[in-house]
Amino acid sequence: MKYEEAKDKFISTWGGLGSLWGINKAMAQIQALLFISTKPLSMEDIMEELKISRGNTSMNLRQLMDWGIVTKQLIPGERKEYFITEKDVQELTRIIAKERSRREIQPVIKVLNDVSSIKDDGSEKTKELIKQTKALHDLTQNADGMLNKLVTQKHNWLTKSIIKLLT
Amino acid sequence: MKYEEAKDKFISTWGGLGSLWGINKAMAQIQALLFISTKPLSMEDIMEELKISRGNTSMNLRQLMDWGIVTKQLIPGERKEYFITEKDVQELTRIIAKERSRREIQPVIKVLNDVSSIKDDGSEKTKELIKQTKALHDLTQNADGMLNKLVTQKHNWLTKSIIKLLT
DNA sequence: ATAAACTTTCAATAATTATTGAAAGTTTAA
DNA sequence: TTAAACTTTCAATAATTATTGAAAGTTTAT
Repeated sequence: MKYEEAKDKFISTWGGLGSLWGINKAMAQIQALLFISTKPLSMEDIMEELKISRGNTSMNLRQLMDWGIVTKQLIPGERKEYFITEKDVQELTRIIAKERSRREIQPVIKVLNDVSSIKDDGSEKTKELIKQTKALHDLTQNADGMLNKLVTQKHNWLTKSIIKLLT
Repeated sequence: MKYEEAKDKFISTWGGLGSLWGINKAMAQIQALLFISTKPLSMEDIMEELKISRGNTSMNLRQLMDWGIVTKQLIPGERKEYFITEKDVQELTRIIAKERSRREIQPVIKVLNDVSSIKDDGSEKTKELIKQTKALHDLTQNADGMLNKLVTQKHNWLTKSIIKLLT
C-alpha cells in the first residue's frame, strides 16, 4: 500500500466510524486529515483534499473547535487561518469522552433518575418500571463515572497497573 | 409524574439515545418497551403501543434477535409469537458491548493496523501517518480489550473492588 | 474610506436512512 | 387440502440529515 492509498483509507474509515457514532462524516474526516498532517492546514487545503464545499468545511471546523479538538493556528504574515488538531491520542480520548459524557450520557442519567423516582402506586407495572430504570440508572452512572475517572486522570502508576491487570 | 408519562419518557429517551449510537430508533424503542414490560409482548402489542407499522416491527424485532438481546417466547395454545428482552442490565451490557466490538471496533482496528504497517519510505508525512495511526491502533485495541474484559467477566471480588476504586 | 482576502450563514437541494403497507410467504388447525 | 392466522419481504415514500454555493459579514492593508 502506498502513502496516498493508506491516507485515503485511514480518512474514509475514520469518517465512517464517526458517522456510526453520531458525529458527522465530514467532521470526522477533517479531524483525521489534520491528525496525520505534518503542518497546519487552511480551509482551502481541507476543501481541496476532502473535496467538500467551503460552507461545509467552515461549519465542521467550528464544531471541532467547539469540541475542543481542533484549534486555530495563526501563521505570522498569513491572512488565512490555519488549523491543527490535538495529536496526543490520550488527550484526544479524554476530550472526546468528556464531551460525549456531557452531551449524551448526562441527559440520559437525568431522565432515568426522574423516571425511576415516580411514586410507587403498588401496581406490578409501576414496580417494574421503577426497578428496571433504576438498574439502568445505576449502571449508566457507574459506567460514566468510570469512564471519566479512567480517562481524566493522567496515568499514574495505579491506573497503569489496573489497566495492565485488565488488559 | 404518572406511570404512562414516565413510561413514554423512558421509551422516547432510550429511543433517542439509540439513534445517537447508530442503532435505529424503532429498534431501541422496542427494546425499551420490552424491558419494562411485565409480560411477553406480541407484534400486535408492540405495533399498537409504539404506533409503528407491522413491517417495521417485524424487521426491528429480527435485528434485536440477531443481536441476541430479544428472544421469542412461545406461549402454549397461542398462535402468535411473543417476545421478551434480557432483563439483567449487566448481561445486556455484556451483549451490547460484545456486539459493538465485533461490528464496529474490530474492523477499525484492522484498518488502523493495515495503514500503520505501510512501508516507511523515509518521508516526513509517511512517518507521521505511521506514527499516528499506530498510536490510534494501540489505543483502540487497549480500550476494546478493556471493555471486553470488564464486561465479559461476571463480577468477582477483584473487579468489584477495582470498580469501587475507580467510581 | 475602500477594496481585497478571507469566513460565516443559511435557504435550497441532495443524499441517506427509516417507515409504510400490501403482496408473498409460512405455519397450523380442521 | 384449504383457509385462516400470522410473519416476512421489499418497492415506494416519507423523514431526517448532510452538503452546497452564493450572498452577507468581517478583518486587514493601504
